[in-house]
Amino acid sequence: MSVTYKYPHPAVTVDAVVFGFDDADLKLLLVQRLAQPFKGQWALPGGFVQMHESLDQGVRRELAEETGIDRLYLEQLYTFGEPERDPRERVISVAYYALVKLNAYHVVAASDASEVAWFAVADLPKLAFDHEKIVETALRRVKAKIRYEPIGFELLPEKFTLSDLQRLYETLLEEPLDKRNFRKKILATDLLVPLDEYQQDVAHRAAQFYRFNRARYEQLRERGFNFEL
Amino acid sequence: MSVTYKYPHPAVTVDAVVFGFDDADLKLLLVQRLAQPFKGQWALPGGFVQMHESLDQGVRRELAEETGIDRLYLEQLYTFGEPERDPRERVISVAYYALVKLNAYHVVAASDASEVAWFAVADLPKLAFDHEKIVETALRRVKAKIRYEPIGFELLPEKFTLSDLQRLYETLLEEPLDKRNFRKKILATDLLVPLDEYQQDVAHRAAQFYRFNRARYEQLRERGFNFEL
DNA sequence: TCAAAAGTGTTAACCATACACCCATGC
DNA sequence: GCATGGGTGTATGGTTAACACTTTTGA
Repeated sequence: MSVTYKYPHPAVTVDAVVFGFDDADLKLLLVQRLAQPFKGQWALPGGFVQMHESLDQGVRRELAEETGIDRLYLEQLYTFGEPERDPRERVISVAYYALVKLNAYHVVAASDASEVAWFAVADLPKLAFDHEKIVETALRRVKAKIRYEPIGFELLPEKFTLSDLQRLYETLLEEPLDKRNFRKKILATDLLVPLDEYQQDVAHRAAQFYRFNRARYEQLRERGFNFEL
Repeated sequence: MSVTYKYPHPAVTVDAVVFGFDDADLKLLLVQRLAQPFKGQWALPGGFVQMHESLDQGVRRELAEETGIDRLYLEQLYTFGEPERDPRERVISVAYYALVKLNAYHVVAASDASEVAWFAVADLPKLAFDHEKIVETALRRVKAKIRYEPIGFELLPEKFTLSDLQRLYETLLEEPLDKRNFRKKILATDLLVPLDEYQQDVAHRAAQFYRFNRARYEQLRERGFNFEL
């Protein structure tokens, strides 16, 4: 590598706040640190950006390596660069948040042998570095964004009931929603496709399944449509 | 500097997209490059992050050094990290956008002797590096954000007329607004304080001046109020 | 037959939009 | 006195919010 700039360079990492949803709780994916500093503590999955890869590629690579997750909704969140955030040297972290369909990853493969686990967001362990601050920022972003972009579907299985969706919104918005108004509003967007499938073996009337029509959303968005719950 | 991590480090810069507004146009502050690469071309003000300063401190320092600007609304925008965005070595740029009261900086002091100038956003020169992409991202952010946060006031003088404000919104939203509805809506927020001051020497009825009540905004926001134009 | 969640419409209050004329001032 | 932009109110249609009962199913 040729160094043409005269300034010392900080280290740069990418870290990911990975959210999942399991019918009741918003969950967060954490890995246990194998090395100092903060050895043994839980932290966000992530690592150093390599010189040949973009930031996005870096997060995806780290997530695949550390957690086995490879299909997800990913968006850059914020870059954290306080001089003392890593005790060893100057480390700037480009943080991302991701939304995954939790049911697709019930078993997390920890290919490099470190522990990986899902935690309820409401009950997180103490985190390494300034990762608590990063998680807070991500939570704020997701809670705001779910109001005006249909990103909630990234957290649900392909097929879901309207009650599943409502529970998700109620959890993220932290407020109860009226069932009739919620259904009216969400169906009026024309973004949900009712399927000819119903719940099985439930001790009450079986709910119909729906799927999110992404193509339709892209189409409507080009015509100036704005999703809003 | 002790390097405890085993990976090569990219260079990290901070760059700022500085917007101003001058009664008719949204303007952008650019500096002319003194060195290769892109010598002589216009570029965003910015530079290398120093090891002891935070990213925010870095942008503020660079802006003060290159343009003399020291009071501004500043927010982190996005981090650009494509491997080939700088022809010399790997450079990751943490971009910020800033809003300034243009009237306060009619004369830009270029303390380190490079050229500094305001350009209408609608008529920008060719920019160095991937700075055009950064500007686009900033424009999208500002145009979206002005709808749901009272950031427009950062671009106006302390005292402004309702017509000034309306012109600003019309420019940024790229659509004409109804005068009566605009006034009703903006006054209803209770965020503007009418002053006992009127325009002087205008060839028509003198408009009243207003100022933005920031304290009131903070107060209302804590009670769950959301600004929306 | 009971418990549990699914599904379904109407009304009233509120909010957003459309729209046109008189006023004050300097030239 | 004319050109210029400042300032003001109302009516209508559309949108949102509040609200309760019947249906289906398994245990």
